[in-house]
Amino acid sequence: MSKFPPLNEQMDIIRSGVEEIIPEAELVKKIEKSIANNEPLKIKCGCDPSRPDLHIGHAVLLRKMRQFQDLGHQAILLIGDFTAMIGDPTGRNKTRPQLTIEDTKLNAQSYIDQASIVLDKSTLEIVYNSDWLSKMDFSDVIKLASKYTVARMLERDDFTKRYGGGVRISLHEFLYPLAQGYDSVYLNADVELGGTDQKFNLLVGRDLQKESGQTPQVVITTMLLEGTDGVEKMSKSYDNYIGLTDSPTDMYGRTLSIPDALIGKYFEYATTVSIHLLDDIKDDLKEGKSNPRDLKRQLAREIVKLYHDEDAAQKAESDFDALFIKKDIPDDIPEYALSSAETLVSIMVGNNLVSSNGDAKRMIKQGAVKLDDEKVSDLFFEVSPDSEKVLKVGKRKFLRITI
RNA sequence: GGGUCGGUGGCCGAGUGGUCAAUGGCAGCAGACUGUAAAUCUGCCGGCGUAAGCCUACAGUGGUUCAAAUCCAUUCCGGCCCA
Repeated sequence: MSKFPPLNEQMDIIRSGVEEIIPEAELVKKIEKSIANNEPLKIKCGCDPSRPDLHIGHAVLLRKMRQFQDLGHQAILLIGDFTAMIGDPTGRNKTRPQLTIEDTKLNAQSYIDQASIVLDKSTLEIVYNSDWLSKMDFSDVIKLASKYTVARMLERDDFTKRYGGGVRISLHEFLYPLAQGYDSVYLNADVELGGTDQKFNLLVGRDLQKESGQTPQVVITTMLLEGTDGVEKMSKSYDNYIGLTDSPTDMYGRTLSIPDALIGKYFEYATTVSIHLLDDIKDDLKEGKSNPRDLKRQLAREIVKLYHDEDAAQKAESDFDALFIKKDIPDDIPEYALSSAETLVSIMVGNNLVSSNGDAKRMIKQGAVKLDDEKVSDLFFEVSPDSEKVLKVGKRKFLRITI
């Protein structure tokens, strides 16, 4: 008797919410075999620990991984520490300093901690590609490089564009897909998960596995979730992300800021609402049955609930209402103990509410600074330590001045 | 190795001796408005200074000049073409 659910049941779950399964027929075969032999499939998912801030866009992938875990398969989280130490292959951040081994280790741990919010850590296998990649010598690398051609490398969208556009491509960037593909060979992966932007790299893994006489991995790609701006993909560098470790308040607020057009997509990919509820929501949106605001509030609650809990979601909503609809002061704001009279400008700079003296004065001139709800217009206003006051800079920055 | 074009503020990109802290766009911030941290409109958007002004900045260095992002030399980096 197999410990795995039947084929159809597995395929239904795996198919939901993914972009592509390449090729699906191979996956069916692998699952059939897994059931027959009572052996779990090895599901590989790589991560780049140079950017350890996970957001709900990553969670789409992680949740797919979790589904495999729940189906009884072996999830392998591959920490790309070796590649991270060398630098970023996309070349977008040319000047980014190379990470030290210590940084990478710390980041990796942080990544694992955050990923564990979604994944089942008890059965998760965690591997570091430095374990094998750092041991390869130059002849190993040559051997590996000989298995792929320049023309095929240039098929990668990113390379095509840069080559065509006259933007430099460093030679070592060609090694990245190879290294990643070699990881699959080393692990003898059955399936590799990745975002659609990883498709090329994942397919290289298949080719290299074939070369090595392995049954190639099945590639499963998931959609890249747009960020809260509705334009770019979600990413910390665009500051359009909802972080897995964000506070309930931030999660809620950031969710409310997404364009209405994204509501359905977020429900589908960023929450775990049931399929029939999802259909209802999509109908609502299409026919304009409910106010998008209400759906968005529901969405925000769902997301907070997923990473915190129901109470936190309710509280985030009421805090948000208080702050933006009633314009109250939130509960937990930073404090500053004032010991002697100090200029407002200096307090703002000292508490990082603004970036410089000039910035502080600019804020005052623009009428963005309020002390106890009274607009301050005097550039040299001095605060004396006589009573507790609340300083507000702009819409969202608060400081409680205590004595 | 040769030729050629280029390297400008967080990004893209104008500027080719003074009027340049440097047009414009994006991003960011603020104000108004809004169901919203969306959209839109307005303003701001290197640092210090109340200000006048000063300092730092147009890849690096050195030079020409009263004056350089702009001219010259040289170094470094990149694209393209040729070998």
